[in-house]
Order: sequence, then structure tokens, then C-alpha cells
Amino acid sequence: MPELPEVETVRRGVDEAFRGGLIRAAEVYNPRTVRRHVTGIDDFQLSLKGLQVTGSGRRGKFMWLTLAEPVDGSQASPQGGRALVCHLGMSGQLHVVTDGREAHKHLRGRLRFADERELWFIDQRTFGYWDLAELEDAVPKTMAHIAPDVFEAQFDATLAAERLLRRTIEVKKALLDQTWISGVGNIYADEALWRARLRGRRSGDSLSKRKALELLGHVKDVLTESLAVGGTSFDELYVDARGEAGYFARELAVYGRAGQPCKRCGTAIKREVIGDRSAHYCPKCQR
DNA sequence: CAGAGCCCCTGGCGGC
DNA sequence: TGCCGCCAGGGGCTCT
Repeated sequence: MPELPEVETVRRGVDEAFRGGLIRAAEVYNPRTVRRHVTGIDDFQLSLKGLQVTGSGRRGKFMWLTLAEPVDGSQASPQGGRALVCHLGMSGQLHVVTDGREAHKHLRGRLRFADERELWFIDQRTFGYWDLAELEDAVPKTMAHIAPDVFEAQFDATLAAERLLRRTIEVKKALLDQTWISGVGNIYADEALWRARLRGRRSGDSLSKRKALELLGHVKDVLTESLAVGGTSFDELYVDARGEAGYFARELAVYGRAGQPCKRCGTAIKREVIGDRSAHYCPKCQR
């Protein structure tokens, strides 16, 4: 479900609510939720108890809360220290809970804060997870294989374009590969390809460098525009940390619009399968 | 190293 | 009512 704009929207809401907050207890109800944490569920819960949230970060679709011991004058440096990494998977949500509501059916874990507020991790399909990681250069060590996203200073569009040009797989599939550019998922890959008038079936090495750069520009544009309106919500499976939907669904040109007219030329949008994921495109104006 | 194929889950929906 | 297959914003692991 959530791609970069949705994850960033959630991160902002969680940061605003819990920056500076003291974790009184951490509870995990489904062992799968901490499957990346090799020392187990009990260790995970104990490790978080008593820590303070000092801030948050994000790379692509991964977000994290930075943590420190709540001791005067010895706050962890923003470049080092520990973090609670959260990946939302296909159906994960983080909710700021202040009203003592009844537990949700898919509540997988929660942080109880000293002020009685709670952070809930709700995840129907359990592809999401929580993990603890050491930070290195302000990024969790466990994310060394995830490339910078288009909003990071380290992102080099020229380098990324050159890498895309060396790939023999379909461009659509390449956009979903988080190891050279992160944050793009199935929705925004289709949208960026439509904007660039490119068929997702084209192989990376069939593009000109100019076209590759243009595509990356469209990726950044569509992510920016979606973030500005809180992301894309189709149903209750994506809402922000306060339970609010995003408004980008109405701006989508191709994703989920099979059979409907192309917003540029009126031709019916088609759906195909690329790399076991659905892909939506205009058969006339995407080549 | 890039790429392909498989696995991991919980539902909603339409067809029979 | 059931059963069955398909579909859904994710990524990891293993083998070639």
C-alpha cells in the first residue's frame, strides 16, 4: 500500500505527536511483526522500555523513530544511536491514539507513552514490521541495501539514469527495485511512466539518457504532488497517523483506471501484468 | 552482480 | 451457503 508520499505523511504525523515522548512500555502481539529482530519479541519489548523518542527519519518507504536514554545532557548524536525502524508493508498503519479506544482487530504492536498516549501499529496482512537498528550516518545500518530516494541530498539523478540504462529488465520493474532508487511503488511507477509517455514494458537499456532523466524528473514530480495532498487513499487501508485519508487518488492518470479514457488522448487505459504486478498504461500515447 | 522465481499474509470480490 | 480463483500501495531469500 504505502509508497513514499504515504509513508512521509505518516512519519510527519508520528513525529509531531511523539517527538520528545517517553516510552513507558512496548507491546508486540504478533511475532511476525518483529521477525527481523533476531533476539526475539521479549528482547524487543524490553529494549524500548524507558527510551525517549528524539526525532524521526525516512528513506524511501522505510521510516524510523530515533531513540535515546532520557538522561540530561547525554542525548545521542543525530548521526548515531538507535532507531525503531518501521516498514508499513502493504497494509500497515501507525495511529496516534489518545482516547482509550478498543483494540483494533489487526493491532500488531503498540508503544505506551508516559503521558498515557499510545502509538498503534495496525497491519492486516503483516507484511510490515518493526525492528531496532543502530544508526550510521543518520540511517539504520539494516537499510544499507536501500538506495536514497529522490528527495535526499545523496540522490544523484545522473548516476541513477546511467544505472537504469544498464538494466535489461522492464522499466516498470526497475522502478520498483529499491536498490537504485527508493520510494517508488506500483502506483507512482505507473503514473511516472504515463507522464513520461513510456511503456513500462520497455527495457531499461532501450531508453536514451535524456528519456531516463526525464522519467526520473516525473517520478520526483508525482511524489511531490501526492505528498502535498497527503498521499493516495483508495479505502481504509491507507490513512495517516490521525486517521485521515489522502486526496491524490483523484489525480491519478492511469493507476486503477483500466477501461477509462486517457486524460491526454481519450484512448481506453489498459491493464497488463509486469513482474507479477498490475501495470496500467495508455496504449496510444505511451511508447 | 543482475535477474528470475519463489515465499511470506489477510481479506474482499465475483463466478459457479 | 460454500468453494475457488483472482486481486491488493510491500520486500526478502535463494539460486543461476
